[in-house]
Amino acid sequence: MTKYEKQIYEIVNSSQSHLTAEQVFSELKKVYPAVSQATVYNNLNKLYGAGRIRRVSVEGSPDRYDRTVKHDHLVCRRCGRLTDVCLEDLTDSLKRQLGGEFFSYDLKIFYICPECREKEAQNPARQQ
Amino acid sequence: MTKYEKQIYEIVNSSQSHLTAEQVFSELKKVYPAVSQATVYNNLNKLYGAGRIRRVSVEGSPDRYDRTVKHDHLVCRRCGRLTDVCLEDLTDSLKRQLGGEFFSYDLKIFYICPECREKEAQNPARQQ
DNA sequence: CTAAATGCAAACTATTTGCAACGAT
DNA sequence: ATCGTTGCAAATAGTTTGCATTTAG
Repeated sequence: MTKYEKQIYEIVNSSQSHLTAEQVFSELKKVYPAVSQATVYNNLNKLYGAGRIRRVSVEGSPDRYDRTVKHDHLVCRRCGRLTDVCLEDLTDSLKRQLGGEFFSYDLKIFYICPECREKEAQNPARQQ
Repeated sequence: MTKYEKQIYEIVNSSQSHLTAEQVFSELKKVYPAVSQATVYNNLNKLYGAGRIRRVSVEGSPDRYDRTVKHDHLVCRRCGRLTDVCLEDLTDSLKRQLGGEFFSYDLKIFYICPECREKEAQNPARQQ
């Protein structure tokens, strides 16, 4: 566990906001200004592979890295913004249904965020 | 609704296998050999924006397009392979918990697929 | 001393964009 | 005639890779 790996782990796990690799890079540079992008990607992959951080893929935007504490995500179908939400845990129910073990699950709920709903109300064009 | 849009819709909705844009392109070329990639991306985006097809983002691999019929996905954490699975519908429960409407949800379950489990059993290196 | 981690830049992959040409109202 | 759609190629974004160098045990 190198200083970079440790620091990246800290950054991801102490953030509330599912950071992109780019954002992790910025944060890390505050502590180690000489660090390079590749190191960030290497370590994010390593941490993810080891199950120590979460990776969330959202269509249309870069992958995000998140603490492993259980929580779910609301995704705005217009602007792509991610919001944390805490819902009933499905682990037991899923295990029962699948009849087997699994690592983790990822639940995303697509909606329209208040800001975008507002905008659409004002400008009723662009509707589907 | 152009002939391309229609055909792309057909391809995605009649496939069982969450195709990548690349795969949709190949399929479409069988019918319209002169079509270009950009057209495929344009139309996939359009169909997705209209809610007529699903888009599934999987970390590490290109986005996949899927029929809208309700189903969930198992994702292998080693090889990334996607497998369809049909689980209890969460819509009502989620609506209740969120206290509001939403478009759709996407549930991914991370596991290790039988092939990868097999491989790991044979070669117990590479474990986390 | 050795193996693993890093920095850099180039490579790569997936996707989007700009723009001219086309095609269907 | 007009406006949306297409094809092409170039651009972009995100991420990975190769390799020489550094670092840590």
